[in-house]
Amino acid sequence: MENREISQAVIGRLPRYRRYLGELKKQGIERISSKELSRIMHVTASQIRQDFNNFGGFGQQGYGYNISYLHEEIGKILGLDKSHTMLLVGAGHLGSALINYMKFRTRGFNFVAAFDISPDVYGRSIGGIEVLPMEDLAGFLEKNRVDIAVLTLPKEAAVEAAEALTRGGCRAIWNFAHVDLMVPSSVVVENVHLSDSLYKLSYNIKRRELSETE
Amino acid sequence: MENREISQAVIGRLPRYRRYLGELKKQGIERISSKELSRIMHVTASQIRQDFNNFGGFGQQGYGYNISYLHEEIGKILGLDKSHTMLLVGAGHLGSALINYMKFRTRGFNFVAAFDISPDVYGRSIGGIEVLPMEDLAGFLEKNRVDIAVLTLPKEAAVEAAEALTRGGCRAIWNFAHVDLMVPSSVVVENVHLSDSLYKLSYNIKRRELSETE
DNA sequence: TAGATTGTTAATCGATTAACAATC
DNA sequence: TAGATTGTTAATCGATTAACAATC
Repeated sequence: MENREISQAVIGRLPRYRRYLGELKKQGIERISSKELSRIMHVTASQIRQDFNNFGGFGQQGYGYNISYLHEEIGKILGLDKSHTMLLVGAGHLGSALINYMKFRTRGFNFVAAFDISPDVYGRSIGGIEVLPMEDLAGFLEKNRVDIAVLTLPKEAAVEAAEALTRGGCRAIWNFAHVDLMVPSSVVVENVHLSDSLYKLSYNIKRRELSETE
Repeated sequence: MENREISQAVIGRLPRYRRYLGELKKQGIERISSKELSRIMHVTASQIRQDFNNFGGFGQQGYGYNISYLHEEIGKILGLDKSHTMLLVGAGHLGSALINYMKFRTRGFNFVAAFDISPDVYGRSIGGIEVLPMEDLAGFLEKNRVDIAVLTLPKEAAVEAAEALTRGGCRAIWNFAHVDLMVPSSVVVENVHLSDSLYKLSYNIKRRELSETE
Protein backbone atom coordinates (compact mmCIF):
# COMPACT_ATOMS: atom_id res chain seq x y z
CA MET A 1 0.00 0.00 0.00
CA GLU A 2 2.14 2.87 1.28
CA ASN A 3 5.41 2.58 -0.54
CA ARG A 4 6.84 6.07 -0.62
CA GLU A 5 9.48 6.17 2.12
CA ILE A 6 8.94 8.98 4.59
CA SER A 7 12.04 10.65 5.93
CA GLN A 8 13.03 10.25 9.57
CA ALA A 9 13.17 14.04 9.80
CA VAL A 10 9.41 14.14 9.26
CA ILE A 11 8.74 11.24 11.64
CA GLY A 12 10.85 12.95 14.26
CA ARG A 13 8.55 15.96 14.14
CA LEU A 14 5.29 14.04 14.47
CA PRO A 15 5.42 13.52 18.25
CA ARG A 16 5.85 17.25 18.77
CA TYR A 17 2.90 18.08 16.52
CA ARG A 18 0.86 15.54 18.40
CA ARG A 19 1.85 17.04 21.74
CA TYR A 20 0.73 20.51 20.70
CA LEU A 21 -2.49 19.19 19.20
CA GLY A 22 -3.18 17.36 22.45
CA GLU A 23 -2.76 20.62 24.37
CA LEU A 24 -5.08 22.49 22.04
CA LYS A 25 -7.63 19.71 22.27
CA LYS A 26 -7.50 19.88 26.04
CA GLN A 27 -8.18 23.60 25.79
CA GLY A 28 -11.35 22.75 23.90
CA ILE A 29 -10.22 24.28 20.61
CA GLU A 30 -11.70 22.58 17.58
CA ARG A 31 -9.73 23.66 14.55
CA ILE A 32 -6.49 25.33 13.62
CA SER A 33 -4.81 26.61 10.48
CA SER A 34 -1.24 25.77 9.55
CA LYS A 35 -0.51 29.47 9.93
CA GLU A 36 -1.71 29.66 13.51
CA LEU A 37 -0.03 26.38 14.44
CA SER A 38 3.18 27.67 12.91
CA ARG A 39 3.01 30.73 15.16
CA ILE A 40 2.59 28.61 18.28
CA MET A 41 5.20 25.99 17.42
CA HIS A 42 7.79 28.27 15.84
CA VAL A 43 8.06 26.35 12.60
CA THR A 44 6.96 27.44 9.13
CA ALA A 45 3.39 26.87 7.98
CA SER A 46 4.86 25.44 4.81
CA GLN A 47 6.67 22.74 6.72
CA ILE A 48 3.56 21.84 8.66
CA ARG A 49 1.53 21.40 5.47
CA GLN A 50 4.30 19.46 3.76
CA ASP A 51 4.71 17.18 6.75
CA PHE A 52 1.01 16.38 7.05
CA ASN A 53 0.66 15.86 3.34
CA ASN A 54 3.11 13.02 3.42
CA PHE A 55 0.25 11.02 4.87
CA GLY A 56 -2.64 12.35 2.80
CA GLY A 57 -5.03 15.24 3.13
CA PHE A 58 -5.87 15.84 6.75
CA GLY A 59 -7.10 19.41 6.25
CA GLN A 60 -9.73 21.26 4.37
CA GLN A 61 -9.24 24.33 2.22
CA GLY A 62 -10.57 27.51 3.75
CA TYR A 63 -11.05 25.78 7.11
CA GLY A 64 -7.77 24.38 8.36
CA TYR A 65 -7.30 21.20 10.36
CA ASN A 66 -9.62 19.56 12.83
CA ILE A 67 -7.53 19.27 15.97
CA SER A 68 -9.10 16.20 17.46
CA TYR A 69 -9.06 14.30 14.16
CA LEU A 70 -5.48 15.27 13.35
CA HIS A 71 -4.33 14.34 16.85
CA GLU A 72 -5.80 10.90 16.46
CA GLU A 73 -4.48 10.38 12.94
CA ILE A 74 -0.94 11.24 13.98
CA GLY A 75 -1.34 8.80 16.83
CA LYS A 76 -2.30 6.10 14.35
CA ILE A 77 0.65 6.92 12.09
CA LEU A 78 2.95 6.51 15.09
CA GLY A 79 1.31 3.21 15.96
CA LEU A 80 -0.07 4.48 19.27
CA ASP A 81 -3.45 2.91 18.61
CA LYS A 82 -1.88 -0.52 19.13
CA SER A 83 -0.46 -1.74 22.40
CA HIS A 84 3.13 -2.92 22.74
CA THR A 85 4.67 -5.48 25.04
CA MET A 86 7.89 -4.33 26.63
CA LEU A 87 10.79 -5.94 28.38
CA LEU A 88 13.19 -4.25 30.75
CA VAL A 89 16.71 -5.54 30.26
CA GLY A 90 18.87 -4.02 32.97
CA ALA A 91 17.16 -3.17 36.23
CA GLY A 92 19.51 -0.50 37.55
CA HIS A 93 18.66 3.08 38.43
CA LEU A 94 17.77 4.12 34.92
CA GLY A 95 15.85 0.96 34.12
CA SER A 96 13.82 1.31 37.30
CA ALA A 97 13.05 4.91 36.46
CA LEU A 98 11.78 3.96 33.04
CA ILE A 99 9.61 1.10 34.23
CA ASN A 100 8.09 3.39 36.83
CA TYR A 101 7.33 5.97 34.24
CA MET A 102 3.63 5.30 34.54
CA LYS A 103 2.66 7.33 31.54
CA PHE A 104 3.95 4.62 29.26
CA ARG A 105 1.67 2.09 30.83
CA THR A 106 -1.45 4.16 30.37
CA ARG A 107 -0.51 4.61 26.74
CA GLY A 108 -0.29 1.05 25.60
CA PHE A 109 3.34 0.35 26.37
CA ASN A 110 3.16 -2.53 28.81
CA PHE A 111 6.09 -4.09 30.59
CA VAL A 112 5.75 -7.85 30.84
CA ALA A 113 9.07 -8.73 32.45
CA ALA A 114 12.39 -7.41 33.72
CA PHE A 115 15.84 -9.00 33.60
CA ASP A 116 19.16 -8.24 35.18
CA ILE A 117 22.65 -9.73 35.35
CA SER A 118 23.17 -9.08 39.05
CA PRO A 119 21.91 -11.78 41.49
CA ASP A 120 21.43 -9.00 44.06
CA VAL A 121 18.27 -7.83 42.35
CA TYR A 122 16.72 -11.18 41.37
CA GLY A 123 13.27 -11.52 42.83
CA ARG A 124 13.02 -7.85 43.65
CA SER A 125 9.99 -6.14 42.27
CA ILE A 126 10.26 -2.88 40.36
CA GLY A 127 7.22 -1.12 39.03
CA GLY A 128 5.19 -4.16 40.02
CA ILE A 129 7.32 -6.49 37.89
CA GLU A 130 9.62 -9.14 39.28
CA VAL A 131 13.25 -9.04 38.20
CA LEU A 132 14.41 -12.32 36.65
CA PRO A 133 17.94 -13.62 36.02
CA MET A 134 19.39 -12.83 32.60
CA GLU A 135 19.84 -16.56 31.93
CA ASP A 136 16.07 -16.88 31.68
CA LEU A 137 15.83 -14.31 28.90
CA ALA A 138 16.14 -16.71 25.98
CA GLY A 139 13.57 -19.04 27.49
CA PHE A 140 11.19 -16.20 28.11
CA LEU A 141 11.46 -15.01 24.52
CA GLU A 142 10.64 -18.50 23.26
CA LYS A 143 7.33 -18.41 25.06
CA ASN A 144 6.39 -14.74 24.74
CA ARG A 145 6.18 -12.27 21.93
CA VAL A 146 8.04 -9.09 22.80
CA ASP A 147 7.71 -5.89 20.81
CA ILE A 148 10.21 -3.62 22.51
CA ALA A 149 13.16 -4.34 24.78
CA VAL A 150 14.41 -1.43 26.85
CA LEU A 151 18.14 -1.91 27.11
CA THR A 152 19.69 -0.24 30.15
CA LEU A 153 22.87 -2.21 30.74
CA PRO A 154 26.58 -1.35 30.65
CA LYS A 155 27.86 -1.57 27.10
CA GLU A 156 29.54 -4.97 27.11
CA ALA A 157 26.49 -6.64 28.64
CA ALA A 158 24.26 -4.66 26.28
CA VAL A 159 25.90 -6.12 23.18
CA GLU A 160 25.38 -9.66 24.47
CA ALA A 161 21.81 -8.96 25.50
CA ALA A 162 21.05 -7.45 22.09
CA GLU A 163 22.16 -10.69 20.47
CA ALA A 164 19.95 -12.77 22.72
CA LEU A 165 17.03 -10.44 22.07
CA THR A 166 17.56 -10.63 18.33
CA ARG A 167 17.81 -14.40 18.34
CA GLY A 168 14.68 -14.57 20.45
CA GLY A 169 12.65 -12.63 17.89
CA CYS A 170 12.29 -9.34 19.72
CA ARG A 171 11.06 -6.69 17.30
CA ALA A 172 12.77 -3.57 18.54
CA ILE A 173 15.36 -2.30 20.98
CA TRP A 174 15.20 1.01 22.79
CA ASN A 175 18.88 1.33 23.48
CA PHE A 176 20.21 3.40 26.39
CA ALA A 177 23.64 1.76 26.38
CA HIS A 178 26.59 3.65 24.93
CA VAL A 179 27.20 1.33 22.04
CA ASP A 180 25.98 1.07 18.51
CA LEU A 181 24.25 -2.27 18.38
CA MET A 182 24.80 -4.40 15.33
CA VAL A 183 21.54 -6.20 14.71
CA PRO A 184 19.80 -7.58 11.62
CA SER A 185 17.84 -4.98 9.69
CA SER A 186 14.59 -6.63 10.75
CA VAL A 187 15.16 -5.35 14.28
CA VAL A 188 14.46 -1.68 14.85
CA VAL A 189 16.88 0.19 17.10
CA GLU A 190 16.25 3.59 18.63
CA ASN A 191 19.18 5.02 20.53
CA VAL A 192 19.01 7.32 23.52
CA HIS A 193 22.60 8.24 24.16
CA LEU A 194 22.30 10.44 27.23
CA SER A 195 25.93 11.42 27.42
CA ASP A 196 25.95 12.42 23.75
CA SER A 197 23.08 14.73 24.53
CA LEU A 198 24.90 16.20 27.52
CA TYR A 199 28.04 16.71 25.45
CA LYS A 200 26.07 18.57 22.84
CA LEU A 201 24.74 20.77 25.61
CA SER A 202 28.26 21.33 26.86
CA TYR A 203 29.36 22.42 23.39
CA ASN A 204 26.50 24.87 23.10
CA ILE A 205 27.25 26.44 26.48
CA LYS A 206 30.80 27.07 25.33
CA ARG A 207 29.65 28.48 22.03
CA ARG A 208 27.09 30.75 23.68
CA GLU A 209 29.72 32.10 26.00
CA LEU A 210 32.12 32.79 23.15
CA SER A 211 29.52 34.64 21.12
CA GLU A 212 28.58 36.75 24.15
CA THR A 213 32.18 37.81 24.66
CA GLU A 214 32.53 39.04 21.11
CA MET B 1 38.15 34.19 16.99
CA GLU B 2 35.94 31.36 15.66
CA ASN B 3 33.04 33.03 13.93
CA ARG B 4 31.88 30.56 11.32
CA GLU B 5 28.79 28.91 12.77
CA ILE B 6 29.07 25.13 12.84
CA SER B 7 25.89 23.21 12.16
CA GLN B 8 24.21 21.21 14.91
CA ALA B 9 24.30 18.22 12.58
CA VAL B 10 28.08 18.23 12.82
CA ILE B 11 28.09 18.80 16.58
CA GLY B 12 25.64 15.96 17.00
CA ARG B 13 28.12 13.60 15.37
CA LEU B 14 31.14 14.59 17.46
CA PRO B 15 30.27 12.53 20.56
CA ARG B 16 30.02 9.41 18.42
CA TYR B 17 33.38 10.05 16.77
CA ARG B 18 34.85 10.58 20.21
CA ARG B 19 33.37 7.34 21.48
CA TYR B 20 34.90 5.32 18.66
CA LEU B 21 38.24 7.06 19.01
CA GLY B 22 38.18 6.26 22.72
CA GLU B 23 37.64 2.59 21.93
CA LEU B 24 40.48 2.54 19.42
CA LYS B 25 42.75 4.30 21.88
CA LYS B 26 41.92 1.72 24.52
CA GLN B 27 42.89 -0.98 22.02
CA GLY B 28 46.29 0.68 21.79
CA ILE B 29 45.90 1.76 18.15
CA GLU B 30 47.80 4.91 17.32
CA ARG B 31 46.52 6.22 14.02
CA ILE B 32 43.61 5.79 11.65
CA SER B 33 42.65 7.02 8.20
CA SER B 34 39.28 8.50 7.40
CA LYS B 35 38.74 5.52 5.11
CA GLU B 36 39.27 2.96 7.86
CA LEU B 37 37.21 4.93 10.36
CA SER B 38 34.45 5.20 7.80
CA ARG B 39 34.41 1.42 7.47
CA ILE B 40 34.07 0.94 11.23
CA MET B 41 31.51 3.66 11.82
CA HIS B 42 29.43 3.17 8.69
CA VAL B 43 29.64 6.75 7.53
CA THR B 44 31.43 8.13 4.47
CA ALA B 45 35.11 9.06 4.66
CA SER B 46 34.16 12.31 3.00
CA GLN B 47 31.84 13.23 5.83
CA ILE B 48 34.47 12.41 8.42
CA ARG B 49 37.03 14.68 6.76
CA GLN B 50 34.50 17.46 6.25
CA ASP B 51 33.38 17.24 9.87
CA PHE B 52 36.89 17.38 11.30
CA ASN B 53 37.89 20.17 8.99
CA ASN B 54 35.28 22.45 10.45
CA PHE B 55 37.68 22.79 13.34
CA GLY B 56 40.99 22.94 11.49
CA GLY B 57 43.45 20.37 10.29
CA PHE B 58 43.66 17.47 12.69
CA GLY B 59 45.20 15.04 10.25
CA GLN B 60 48.26 14.67 8.12
CA GLN B 61 48.38 13.79 4.43
CA GLY B 62 49.64 10.32 3.76
CA TYR B 63 49.33 9.39 7.42
CA GLY B 64 45.80 9.87 8.64
CA TYR B 65 44.74 10.98 12.10
CA ASN B 66 46.46 10.44 15.42
CA ILE B 67 43.79 8.76 17.53
CA SER B 68 44.85 9.98 20.91
CA TYR B 69 45.28 13.57 19.75
CA LEU B 70 41.99 13.63 17.85
CA HIS B 71 40.15 12.13 20.80
CA GLU B 72 41.43 14.87 23.04
CA GLU B 73 40.74 17.66 20.56
CA ILE B 74 37.15 16.59 20.10
CA GLY B 75 36.83 16.54 23.87
CA LYS B 76 38.04 20.13 23.99
CA ILE B 77 35.64 21.19 21.24
CA LEU B 78 32.79 19.71 23.27
CA GLY B 79 34.00 21.51 26.38
CA LEU B 80 34.82 18.29 28.23
CA ASP B 81 38.15 19.66 29.41
CA LYS B 82 36.26 22.02 31.72
CA SER B 83 34.18 20.91 34.66
CA HIS B 84 30.53 21.85 35.00
CA THR B 85 28.40 22.40 38.07
CA MET B 86 25.02 20.72 37.89
CA LEU B 87 21.74 21.02 39.69
CA LEU B 88 19.06 18.38 39.87
CA VAL B 89 15.61 19.91 39.70
CA GLY B 90 13.10 17.15 40.29
CA ALA B 91 14.22 14.27 42.46
CA GLY B 92 11.85 11.55 41.26
CA HIS B 93 12.78 8.22 39.73
CA LEU B 94 14.38 9.65 36.62
CA GLY B 95 16.21 12.42 38.45
CA SER B 96 17.62 9.95 40.95
CA ALA B 97 18.77 7.71 38.13
CA LEU B 98 20.60 10.57 36.46
CA ILE B 99 22.31 11.79 39.62
CA ASN B 100 23.46 8.27 40.33
CA TYR B 101 24.84 7.94 36.85
CA MET B 102 28.38 7.94 38.19
CA LYS B 103 30.05 8.30 34.83
CA PHE B 104 29.04 11.93 34.70
CA ARG B 105 30.78 12.67 37.94
CA THR B 106 34.05 11.18 36.86
CA ARG B 107 33.86 13.26 33.71
CA GLY B 108 33.61 16.73 35.17
CA PHE B 109 29.86 17.02 35.50
CA ASN B 110 29.37 17.59 39.21
CA PHE B 111 26.06 17.83 40.98
CA VAL B 112 26.10 20.49 43.68
CA ALA B 113 22.47 20.36 44.82
CA ALA B 114 19.07 18.76 44.29
CA PHE B 115 15.60 20.29 44.59
CA ASP B 116 12.10 18.92 44.63
CA ILE B 117 8.55 20.16 45.06
CA SER B 118 7.39 17.30 47.27
CA PRO B 119 7.99 17.65 51.06
CA ASP B 120 8.17 13.85 51.21
CA VAL B 121 11.65 13.88 49.79
CA TYR B 122 13.12 16.93 51.54
CA GLY B 123 16.21 16.02 53.47
CA ARG B 124 16.56 12.69 51.74
CA SER B 125 19.89 12.08 50.16
CA ILE B 126 20.23 10.88 46.59
CA GLY B 127 23.57 10.19 45.04
CA GLY B 128 25.17 11.69 48.13
CA ILE B 129 23.32 14.99 47.70
CA GLU B 130 20.61 16.25 50.01
CA VAL B 131 17.27 17.14 48.46
CA LEU B 132 16.20 20.72 49.25
CA PRO B 133 12.77 22.35 48.98
CA MET B 134 12.05 24.08 45.67
CA GLU B 135 11.46 27.36 47.55
CA ASP B 136 15.18 27.50 48.28
CA LEU B 137 16.12 27.36 44.60
CA ALA B 138 16.20 31.10 43.94
CA GLY B 139 18.29 31.70 47.06
CA PHE B 140 20.69 28.97 46.09
CA LEU B 141 21.18 30.44 42.64
CA GLU B 142 21.98 33.83 44.12
CA LYS B 143 24.88 32.35 46.01
CA ASN B 144 26.13 29.74 43.56
CA ARG B 145 27.03 29.68 39.93
CA VAL B 146 25.27 26.84 38.14
CA ASP B 147 26.18 25.68 34.66
CA ILE B 148 23.58 23.04 33.97
CA ALA B 149 20.20 22.32 35.55
CA VAL B 150 18.79 18.86 34.94
CA LEU B 151 15.05 19.30 34.76
CA THR B 152 13.08 16.18 35.61
CA LEU B 153 9.72 17.51 36.73
CA PRO B 154 6.16 17.18 35.43
CA LYS B 155 5.57 19.74 32.72
CA GLU B 156 3.67 22.41 34.63
CA ALA B 157 6.25 22.48 37.40
CA ALA B 158 9.01 22.37 34.80
CA VAL B 159 7.88 25.60 33.16
CA GLU B 160 7.91 27.39 36.50
CA ALA B 161 11.26 25.95 37.47
CA ALA B 162 12.74 26.97 34.13
CA GLU B 163 11.73 30.56 34.84
CA ALA B 164 13.33 30.50 38.27
CA LEU B 165 16.49 28.98 36.82
CA THR B 166 16.65 31.57 34.08
CA ARG B 167 16.13 34.44 36.51
CA GLY B 168 18.80 32.97 38.75
CA GLY B 169 21.39 33.03 35.99
CA CYS B 170 21.64 29.31 35.26
CA ARG B 171 23.50 28.81 31.98
CA ALA B 172 21.80 25.77 30.53
CA ILE B 173 18.90 23.40 31.02
CA TRP B 174 18.95 19.71 30.23
CA ASN B 175 15.24 19.27 29.84
CA PHE B 176 13.53 15.92 30.39
CA ALA B 177 10.05 17.40 30.80
CA HIS B 178 7.57 17.12 27.94
CA VAL B 179 7.35 20.79 27.21
CA ASP B 180 9.19 23.21 25.02
CA LEU B 181 10.67 25.70 27.43
CA MET B 182 10.54 29.33 26.47
CA VAL B 183 13.73 30.87 27.79
CA PRO B 184 15.92 33.81 26.75
CA SER B 185 18.40 32.97 24.02
CA SER B 186 21.26 33.29 26.47
CA VAL B 187 20.13 30.06 28.13
CA VAL B 188 20.96 26.88 26.28
CA VAL B 189 18.32 24.16 26.26
CA GLU B 190 18.88 20.56 25.29
CA ASN B 191 15.75 18.44 25.20
CA VAL B 192 15.52 14.74 25.93
CA HIS B 193 11.96 13.88 25.14
CA LEU B 194 11.83 10.20 26.01
CA SER B 195 8.31 9.59 24.83
CA ASP B 196 9.05 11.23 21.48
CA SER B 197 11.88 8.78 21.08
CA LEU B 198 9.63 5.84 21.99
CA TYR B 199 6.97 7.03 19.53
CA LYS B 200 9.53 7.19 16.76
CA LEU B 201 10.47 3.63 17.62
CA SER B 202 6.83 2.64 17.51
CA TYR B 203 6.47 4.16 14.03
CA ASN B 204 9.51 2.30 12.77
CA ILE B 205 8.24 -1.03 14.09
CA LYS B 206 5.03 -0.53 12.16
CA ARG B 207 6.88 0.49 9.04
CA ARG B 208 9.24 -2.49 9.27
CA GLU B 209 6.31 -4.84 9.58
CA LEU B 210 4.56 -3.33 6.58
CA SER B 211 7.62 -3.58 4.37
CA GLU B 212 8.13 -7.21 5.42
CA THR B 213 4.59 -8.12 4.41
CA GLU B 214 5.03 -6.73 0.91
C1' DT C 1 -19.70 34.80 -4.37
C1' DA C 2 -15.50 36.32 -1.71
C1' DG C 3 -12.21 34.96 1.67
C1' DA C 4 -9.50 31.65 3.69
C1' DT C 5 -6.53 28.11 3.65
C1' DT C 6 -5.10 23.80 1.95
C1' DG C 7 -2.41 20.71 -1.26
C1' DT C 8 1.22 20.80 -4.36
C1' DT C 9 4.63 22.45 -7.52
C1' DA C 10 8.75 25.25 -7.97
C1' DA C 11 12.77 27.70 -5.92
C1' DT C 12 16.10 27.93 -2.43
C1' DC C 13 18.98 26.48 0.88
C1' DG C 14 21.99 23.43 3.35
C1' DA C 15 24.09 19.08 4.01
C1' DT C 16 26.26 15.13 2.04
C1' DT C 17 29.12 12.92 -1.27
C1' DA C 18 32.51 12.81 -4.95
C1' DA C 19 36.66 14.30 -6.96
C1' DC C 20 41.16 15.82 -6.96
C1' DA C 21 45.08 18.82 -6.12
C1' DA C 22 48.21 19.53 -2.22
C1' DT C 23 51.46 17.45 0.66
C1' DC C 24 53.28 14.37 4.06
C1' DT D 1 60.55 9.41 -5.32
C1' DA D 2 56.04 6.88 -5.13
C1' DG D 3 52.11 5.95 -2.38
C1' DA D 4 48.85 7.30 0.77
C1' DT D 5 45.71 10.22 2.51
C1' DT D 6 44.34 14.68 3.85
C1' DG D 7 42.11 19.31 3.03
C1' DT D 8 39.14 21.53 0.02
C1' DT D 9 36.50 22.61 -4.01
C1' DA D 10 32.75 21.13 -6.94
C1' DA D 11 28.59 18.23 -7.80
C1' DT D 12 24.70 16.02 -6.01
C1' DC D 13 21.15 15.12 -3.22
C1' DG D 14 17.52 16.01 0.05
C1' DA D 15 15.02 18.98 2.98
C1' DT D 16 12.98 23.41 3.75
C1' DT D 17 10.65 27.44 2.24
C1' DA D 18 8.01 30.16 -1.02
C1' DA D 19 4.43 30.64 -4.25
C1' DC D 20 0.14 29.80 -6.09
C1' DA D 21 -3.65 27.28 -8.19
C1' DA D 22 -7.38 24.39 -6.39
C1' DT D 23 -11.26 24.28 -3.53
C1' DC D 24 -13.92 24.48 0.65
